[in-house]
Amino acid sequence: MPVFLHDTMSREKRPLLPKPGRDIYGMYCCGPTVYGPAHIGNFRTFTVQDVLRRTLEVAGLKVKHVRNITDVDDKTIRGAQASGQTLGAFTKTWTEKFHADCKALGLLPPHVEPSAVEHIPQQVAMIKALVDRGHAYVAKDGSVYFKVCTCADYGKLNHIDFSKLETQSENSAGEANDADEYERESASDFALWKSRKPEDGANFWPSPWGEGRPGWHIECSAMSLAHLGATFDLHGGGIDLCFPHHENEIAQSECATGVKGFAAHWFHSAHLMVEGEKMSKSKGNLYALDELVAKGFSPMEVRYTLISGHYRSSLNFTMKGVEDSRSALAKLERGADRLLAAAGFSRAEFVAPATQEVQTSWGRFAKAWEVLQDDLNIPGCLGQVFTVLAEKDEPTAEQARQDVSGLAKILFALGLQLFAAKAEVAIPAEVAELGARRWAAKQSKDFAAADQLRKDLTALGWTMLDRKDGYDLKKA
RNA sequence: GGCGCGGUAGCCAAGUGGUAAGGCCGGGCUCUGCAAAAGCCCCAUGCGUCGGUUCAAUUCCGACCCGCGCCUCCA
Repeated sequence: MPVFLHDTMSREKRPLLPKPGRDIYGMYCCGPTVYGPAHIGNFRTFTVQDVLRRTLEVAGLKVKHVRNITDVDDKTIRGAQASGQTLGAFTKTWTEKFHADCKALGLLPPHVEPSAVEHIPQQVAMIKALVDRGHAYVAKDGSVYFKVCTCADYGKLNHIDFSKLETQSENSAGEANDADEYERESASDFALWKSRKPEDGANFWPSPWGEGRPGWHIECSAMSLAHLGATFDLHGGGIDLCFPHHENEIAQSECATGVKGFAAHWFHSAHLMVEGEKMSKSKGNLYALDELVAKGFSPMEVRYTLISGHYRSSLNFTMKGVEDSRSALAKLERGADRLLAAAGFSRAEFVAPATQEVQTSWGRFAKAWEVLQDDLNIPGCLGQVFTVLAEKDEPTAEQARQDVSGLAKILFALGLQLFAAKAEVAIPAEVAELGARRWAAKQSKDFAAADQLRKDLTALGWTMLDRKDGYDLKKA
C-alpha cells in the first residue's frame, strides 16, 4: 500500500508514487533563508518533510529530496552589510548553523541542497525564456516582471479567481498595494529580476537586462528544474508559502518550459504557535534550537514535540509540551528496552533494517505503520505504538523480534533516536562523597544519618536513587 | 471582502454513522527503612451551540458562536 497524503491543489488525499516510467520520487522543499538562526517554526516544516521523506523510504520508494538554500535576498544582503561581511561569508555562517541544527534534530540531509547564488545562470535562462515567450516584460529600470495576465490558470493552486483580485487596489490591512514601486504594469505582477540598486553593494550579477539580482520566486523554479526536471512528484513548504510563492512558481515554471503539471502533489504544513500566541519577532517568541537547549531540553525532545501534532493543524508549542515529550520519550525507551530484552537483542541492534526487508516484519506495529501511511498521521501512529507497548501479554522471543523490526522502522520513519547518549553530568567530589557516606550509613542501618545525608544532597541540588545493589546520583 | 483551517477530558492530541486511541499531569496500589524510580489500576454517558437527516451522530447536512491562517517575498 502506498503512502497517502493530502494534496493542497486537489484538496484530496492521494497516493504518493513516482511518475509513470520513473523509479525515483522527486520532492522539492523550500528551504531556509540563511540570515540568522532558523526558529522552531521553520524546523516544524523541515521536520515534517523529513518524516515524509523517511516514511517514503521505509515504504520502499527511492526518494530524491531537494531542499534549497536562499542565500540572496533583501534580508541576507542587509544582514551581510550590517555584519561587515561579504554575502558569501555571511550566508556560509548561517548555512553551517542551519546544518548543525538539522543534524541535532535528526533531519536527514537532502540529497541535493542547491543555493540560489549558485544557480544565477539557470534563473537568468528561465527569465529569458519567459521574456521570449511573452510572459514577462522589462521595466524601465531593467527589472523584469512576470505578467500574470498571460497565465490563464494563475491561481489554480490557491483556488483564487485572479481576474477579481487583480482589480483590488488595497489589501486587507487597508494599505494601498504599491503597484508603481517598480513600474509594474499590474499590482499582481511580480519581480523575476531586480535591477541593480546602490544598496545592493557588491551583490549583483550580469544579465541580458543589465546588472541586478534574481527575484525570490524564480530561484525555486530554476533549481527544481535543474535538479528534478520540468515536472516532478511533490513540492513542499510552510502553508504561508502557498500564496504567492508557490502560485508564482507554478506560473513561472509552466510558462517557461511550456509543460503543465509542475508538481504533481503539494504538501503544506501548518504553522506553529508558541504558548498560545502567534510567533513574531515583537513577542520575542521565535525560539531557536539553541535557546531550547539552553533551557535544558534535548533536540530529540524538541523533535518529538514538533511532530506531536498533525502536520495540517497548527501546533501550540509550549515548554510544558517539551517536558511532556521528555516523559513520553523516556516511556518509549523503556518500552523498547523491554522488547529488546524479550527478543534477546542489544540496543545496538535496534536499527532500521536494510531496504530489502523493508516491507516485512512489522510484528504488532503493523497498525502503527498503517496509520502513519495515512496522511502522515504521526500522533495516531504514536498512539498505536504506545498501545502496543502497553499490551500485557509477553511476546515470545520470535514475536518480539518481529516487533523490534517493526518498531525500529517506525522510529526510523519518525526520526526518533532512542537511547541518545545523555550528556554526562560530572558529579562533584563533594556530592560523590556524601553519596558514598549515605550508602554506607544505609547499609549499617543508621537511617537517621542516611536521611540527614539525603537532605544534604538535596540542598546541593542532587537526588540519590537507591537500587537494591547500589545507587545513582542525579542532578535535580 | 476572498480563500482556507480548527473548536474532543486539567494540559496536549488521534479518531469514528453504532456509542471516545495515546502522551502528560493527577489519584490509588505494589515495591520500598525513607525518598525516588519502575510496574499495575483509575481518570470524557462526553466530542463549541442550536436545529435537521438517520433505527443510531461527536462523526453527515444547515445555521450560529468562538479561535486561527493566508490574501505579494513570513516555514
